[in-house]
Amino acid sequence: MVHPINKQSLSSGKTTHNRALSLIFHKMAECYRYMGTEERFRATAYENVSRVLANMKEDISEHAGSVEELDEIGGIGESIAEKIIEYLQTGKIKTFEELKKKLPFDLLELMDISGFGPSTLRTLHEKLGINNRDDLVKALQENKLNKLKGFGERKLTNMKRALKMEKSNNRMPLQLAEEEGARLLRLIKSIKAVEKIALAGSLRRKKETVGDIDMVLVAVPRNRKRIVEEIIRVIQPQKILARGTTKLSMIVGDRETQVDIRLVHDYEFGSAMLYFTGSKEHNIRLRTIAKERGMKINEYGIFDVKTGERLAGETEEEMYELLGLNYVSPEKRIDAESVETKD
DNA sequence: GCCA
DNA sequence: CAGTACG
DNA sequence: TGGCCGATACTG
Repeated sequence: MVHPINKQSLSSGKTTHNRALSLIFHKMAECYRYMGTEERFRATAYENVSRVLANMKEDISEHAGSVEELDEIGGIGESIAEKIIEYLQTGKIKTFEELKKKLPFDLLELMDISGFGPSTLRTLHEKLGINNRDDLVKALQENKLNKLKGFGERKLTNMKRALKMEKSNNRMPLQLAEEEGARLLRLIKSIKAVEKIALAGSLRRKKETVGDIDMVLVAVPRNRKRIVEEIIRVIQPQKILARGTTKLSMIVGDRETQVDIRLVHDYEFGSAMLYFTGSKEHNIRLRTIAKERGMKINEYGIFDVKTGERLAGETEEEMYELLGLNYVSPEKRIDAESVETKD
């Protein structure tokens, strides 16, 4: 999970408390995730508040007159409200300080890296005594991970690559991503059985920086295996992270850009674009609303929970419509609040 | 952890 | 199957 | 008090 603080929040000078607290709650979320699955919802709650603070325009201190006042903010409840006030008054959060003491705290930052989840980190710590990034780099060089079960060749390769890339954080400026996206589109369109292909993800949302390039490709199932092979042939990725018949994930070019491609039916194009365009928070909000209405959304469509009947999915517009929501343009699909019901 |  | 990742 | 996004997809 990547910490949600972005350039926007970094550039505003008023929100120093928000930034600091957002980071602390993100770290606390990592602590709870590390502690095991029974704490995973607590972890999610902290992660949500971290994101709320990162996206907030005004400084949180403007709302911190009382626990009740903070409680009114979505995602913030009594417990976290108290911690916010504690931080504003003392500069620290006791619970956080205690978590730091009892966990291998330096190790937890690795959770920001793709391939390192709670279970992986616990194994590294408990079986190999790894306490931080340097320990891990050394252990990898000395091939100490090979004996561990669940650490196959592919996982180790991906871990090494992710460790290397994490140093040179390589989000691209939007324009560069657009050029690269166009280049990839051109190459893939040259493949005969590809019926349609489009850019999705943060590139489609026109986010100021883009971390990876996401695409939705339309093709009938019997062509997909061959299409995946063809894509690999024309793109010549440096690495393939995962390949199945509905999904291809790879690292492309000198900049080591991650490219994710999802293969779907033509009638699933809308739902696949909706899913793959995100943002994650927007998707979760839509899926929650659907659930409240007795429906459920995935990348293949909207379904009636009871009958399983497929209700929509060909276009994004019909999906928002069916949910009773105003259509949201990709650029505005930023967070849960960007979803609004029709009047 | 938060929320209905 | 559990773990991890994707939006 | 109980649910928390997904009948996700891929790897080991």
